[in-house]
Amino acid sequence: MTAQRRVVAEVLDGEHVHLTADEVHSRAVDKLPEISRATVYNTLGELVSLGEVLEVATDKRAKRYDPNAHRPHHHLVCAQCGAIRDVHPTGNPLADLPDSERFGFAVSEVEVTYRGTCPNCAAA
Amino acid sequence: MTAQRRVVAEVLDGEHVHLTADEVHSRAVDKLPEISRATVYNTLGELVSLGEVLEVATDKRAKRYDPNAHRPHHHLVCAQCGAIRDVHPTGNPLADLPDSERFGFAVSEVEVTYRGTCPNCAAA
DNA sequence: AGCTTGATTTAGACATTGTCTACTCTAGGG
DNA sequence: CCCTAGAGTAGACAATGTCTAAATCAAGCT
Repeated sequence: MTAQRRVVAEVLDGEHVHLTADEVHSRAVDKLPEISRATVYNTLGELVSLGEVLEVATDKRAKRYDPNAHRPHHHLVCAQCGAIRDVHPTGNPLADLPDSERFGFAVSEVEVTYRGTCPNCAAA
Repeated sequence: MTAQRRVVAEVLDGEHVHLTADEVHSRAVDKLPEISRATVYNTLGELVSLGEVLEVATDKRAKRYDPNAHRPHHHLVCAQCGAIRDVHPTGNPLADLPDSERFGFAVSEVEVTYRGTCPNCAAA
């Protein structure tokens, strides 16, 4: 555990939002000016492998990193401004996929993304 | 409807798979060598606006284009090789999101992505 | 303390994907 | 035949992510 990794972890802990790698980097630089982009990417990659952080691929260009990896949840995305909220739907989508629709895959995860318009964008 | 647009439409129709923009471009070039990348992107964008084609954001870097836009469906992705299959789960995930979890959003769509290992990768 | 070894970090080049701009081409109206 | 508007083109540019070579650091050994 080096200073750089601690800073990346702190950035993600402090804000429990959904940051892009670049945003993580900017905030890390505020705390440790000499940290490099490559290190941020490396560290994020390690955190993902360790299961501490989730990669979220909404349809935006950049992946986002979600530190709330231990509590399973899904996402609600504003189609206009890209705002993301964590949501906890009822039901178990894994159970909704019959064997006949699995094509021999060993299915291990489901990711559900709801899309819509957030109150802010609806008002504007 | 120009020659270029017809070619893009043909590429997507012929293969009802999930191509990246670059793959669409390569195949379009086979049929019409002078077609440019920009035109492919423009045409794909128009098809998406028209609702003829869906953009699919699995976690891979590139967006994929799914011509099967009229029959609602979701996707099953191999975490190793990236293979994609269309699937039709039972149940309605929209109904599984209670009002208390909508944060004032007007929710209009759900996208469900199952992840796992395909038979090919499991064998290897 | 000084050395060695290996992992970590860095800077920057590179790759991929997508967007934008300025120019060219073509078809149709006058 | 010329003009115009839209479509297409080439290539520059931008954003995101990956890789490499060199510098740095930490830890153990003598």
